Amino acid sequence: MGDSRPVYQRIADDLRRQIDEGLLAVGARIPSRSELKRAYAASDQTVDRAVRVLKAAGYAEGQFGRGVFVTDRRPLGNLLRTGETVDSPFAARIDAGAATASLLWEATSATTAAPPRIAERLGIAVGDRVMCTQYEYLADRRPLQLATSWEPLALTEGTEVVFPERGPYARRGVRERFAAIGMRVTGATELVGSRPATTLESEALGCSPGQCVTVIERTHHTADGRAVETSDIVVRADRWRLEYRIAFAD
Amino acid sequence: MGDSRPVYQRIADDLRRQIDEGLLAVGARIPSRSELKRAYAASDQTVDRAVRVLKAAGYAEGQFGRGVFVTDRRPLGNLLRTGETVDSPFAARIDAGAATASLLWEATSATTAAPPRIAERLGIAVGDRVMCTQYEYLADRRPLQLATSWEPLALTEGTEVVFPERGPYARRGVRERFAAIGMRVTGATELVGSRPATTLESEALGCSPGQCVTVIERTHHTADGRAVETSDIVVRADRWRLEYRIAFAD
DNA sequence: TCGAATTTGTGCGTATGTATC
DNA sequence: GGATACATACGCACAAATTCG
Repeated sequence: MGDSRPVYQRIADDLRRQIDEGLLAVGARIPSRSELKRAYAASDQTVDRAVRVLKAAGYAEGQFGRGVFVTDRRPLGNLLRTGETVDSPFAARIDAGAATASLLWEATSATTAAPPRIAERLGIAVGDRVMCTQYEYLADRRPLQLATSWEPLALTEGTEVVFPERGPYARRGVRERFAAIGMRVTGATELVGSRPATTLESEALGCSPGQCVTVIERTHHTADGRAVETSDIVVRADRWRLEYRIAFAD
Repeated sequence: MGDSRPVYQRIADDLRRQIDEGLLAVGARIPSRSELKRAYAASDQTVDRAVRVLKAAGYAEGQFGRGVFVTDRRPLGNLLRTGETVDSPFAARIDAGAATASLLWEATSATTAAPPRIAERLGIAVGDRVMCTQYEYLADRRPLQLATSWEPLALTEGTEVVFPERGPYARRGVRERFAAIGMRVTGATELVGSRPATTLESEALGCSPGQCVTVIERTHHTADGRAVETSDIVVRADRWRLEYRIAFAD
């Protein structure tokens, strides 16, 4: 019995195994706290902590007064990130069965001074004026992704594309908008990471705080490597995946 | 004071803010439990839970008997995933300052029956025999990424490339190995998601259980879209990011 | 070298509020 | 109204590791 794992960890692993093996099916109720207490001869706090681990891992969701239920963890769909789709207003085409029904987004823009990290990504000086736009994307009325975009005002000020969500080129995507002022955007670089959601993000995305989110730092650039736009994109990791297609040169 | 957040959440948010604003610098010790108890007039469990939230978010790390310290969350580097690098033994070139010094990996192979999801990804029947290879990659002696790869034995059995890590084409990457048996691998699709690490993964990667990991489902295919290899790749999300470069067709 | 104080990590028992059935 | 269940919170306790006198 050389099991040095803490009790809560053992209970959590055990429950997770039962879910993985289908012993606890999707939608099934996990034994209640009092049941788990008896089954594992552990205290209230300890079994609760075990269940918290499961919930944090996205394996289960609690419902007030009813119970804790095994989550449907099948991805809802993929966000296709290729040359044709990545710069579109929605930042990606959605490859999913049902969710393609209704796609909405809102945006608000404001000019601001470039913070250090953004300045670095855009290759401008800290404090230079930028147009900062907040996006909120909905798929089937449910929040899907958040995005914050920055564009140097040095490039767009005085033109009709200065506001991404207004004017004749509203909602047309980065490539079209910059083409309208004579700049050819030839590519983008995406840095993909992940981390637990902040409190704000979890509220906006409708998931529990601490849930895993996938984060993309996307930077659009011209042929000479100059950045024209950069954005932080946040999506729920439990239901959406990013799809990249890599072609071999040869 | 209309703050409906639970106490532990408020404390965690407050500490996180202090870290973000630099009030608590990287490497600094977070106030101890007894100090936090007094400062926030909360109980033992509650402040501990707040600190657990911080640790789960990668903001801090506990050291037995010493204290809890603010983590250095700067990414160590990027894993470059383009046509030239993505199929290499290391699954990607590493773009980082120091870590390029020593790169090692180990692998063990075994034949097995294809489980449902893998069969689907490879376009074969459930139970068909596959070569399953487990990889462990180290950068600077520290675990960097885990990978599990599956290849249909129907393609490679009887050839000299049947074992990815043995024979004349050992450690040459998917493209070269399949080229050696007359198959041209023309591209790969990567599905990127993220989730908390399992207990096993956290041990192998040297991070705390529940830490966020980025997961790639990579599938190599030929020109006609037939899959020849698929793998699950797991990397620590706190220190490594994936870098994708997207070119616009024009 | 020993021992006391501190600190993390874990665990137990209990209590309260609130939502559901 | 009562039973059940989740979510949060308090007080206490102990083992293990570190620090310091």
